[in-house]
Amino acid sequence: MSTVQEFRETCHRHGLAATHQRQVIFEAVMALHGHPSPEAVFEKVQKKIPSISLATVYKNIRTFLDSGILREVSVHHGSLRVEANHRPHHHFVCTNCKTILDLPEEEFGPVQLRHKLPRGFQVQKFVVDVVGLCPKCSTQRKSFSKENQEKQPC
Amino acid sequence: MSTVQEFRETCHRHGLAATHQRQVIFEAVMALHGHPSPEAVFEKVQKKIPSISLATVYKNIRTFLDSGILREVSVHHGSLRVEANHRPHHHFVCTNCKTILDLPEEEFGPVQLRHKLPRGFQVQKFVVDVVGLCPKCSTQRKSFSKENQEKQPC
DNA sequence: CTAGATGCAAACAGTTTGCGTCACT
DNA sequence: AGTGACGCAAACTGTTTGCATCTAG
Repeated sequence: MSTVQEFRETCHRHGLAATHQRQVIFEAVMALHGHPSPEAVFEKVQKKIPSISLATVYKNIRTFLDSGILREVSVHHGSLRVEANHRPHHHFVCTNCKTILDLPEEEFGPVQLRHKLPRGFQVQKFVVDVVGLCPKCSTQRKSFSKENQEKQPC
Repeated sequence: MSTVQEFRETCHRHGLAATHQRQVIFEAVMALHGHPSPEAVFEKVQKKIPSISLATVYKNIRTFLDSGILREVSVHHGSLRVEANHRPHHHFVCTNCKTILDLPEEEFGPVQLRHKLPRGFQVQKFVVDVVGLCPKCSTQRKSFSKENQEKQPC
């Protein structure tokens, strides 16, 4: 998915109009070291399309996320979440209701890197998120059709 | 760290005044299933101290985070980050400059749960964040004294 | 030609800040 | 008594929405 033609096809496959703005927004994401913020994308795109609106960038990023053309880096809900559990642990995160559950570190086998990271990197810890559906959301999925499944908190 | 006395001692150890508000805010975090948002904490605390200000809750949560009394659940920067890399991979996250780097999944040994999760949980994937310092921030730490180390993007 | 995309401004949510008053040590 | 915490309102940042206009299919 790198040439102009490929991107147009990707859009059509997802039922999206292949507009100039979308093309340039997507190229900007690719060019920006891999994990840009919407603001960063906006600034990059502005150089090619000075008249572009920040709202258009947000709308399209959302559209790309919803259709799977782009991914969100963090699996966590946008707002700050805080915890007091000081024992080493990881988290289970429900993709539907965003519920977070602690999983004690002892529940996991050792997490290991096969090779050392390049010189200069200092590893402090491994953080694991087990992503999936919690029991409540899991049963909802079984009993309702896909169309009726609103993503919502339990 | 559960009784009133323990919390007061914790505050004093960190050079913080052990105010009633702090006590109740901390208790609320403990009571709220482990990972509440500031808003949720505020609502809970309001029931005990109707006159409390949302700003006070935010200020104290920040204070608790800075002094290590509480932890932030997500290791990622607050604003949305987006990526186009569709190959399975995990991330390296620099605690200082928040830079994110892709690490191909093949670089990791298998992530495993020693026991199954309780009935009803559906696991979709494991997401690993390797947390530490990138080379730039790593060398900064060596050459400057702790006092001068402002947390800032590279 | 028409559904959907764009651009603008206004609205919103989450979070921080400035400042006068109050309370812990 | 003095430093730091509180409460309030205002400011700010990141994101979404309503609506009129425009454009890809």
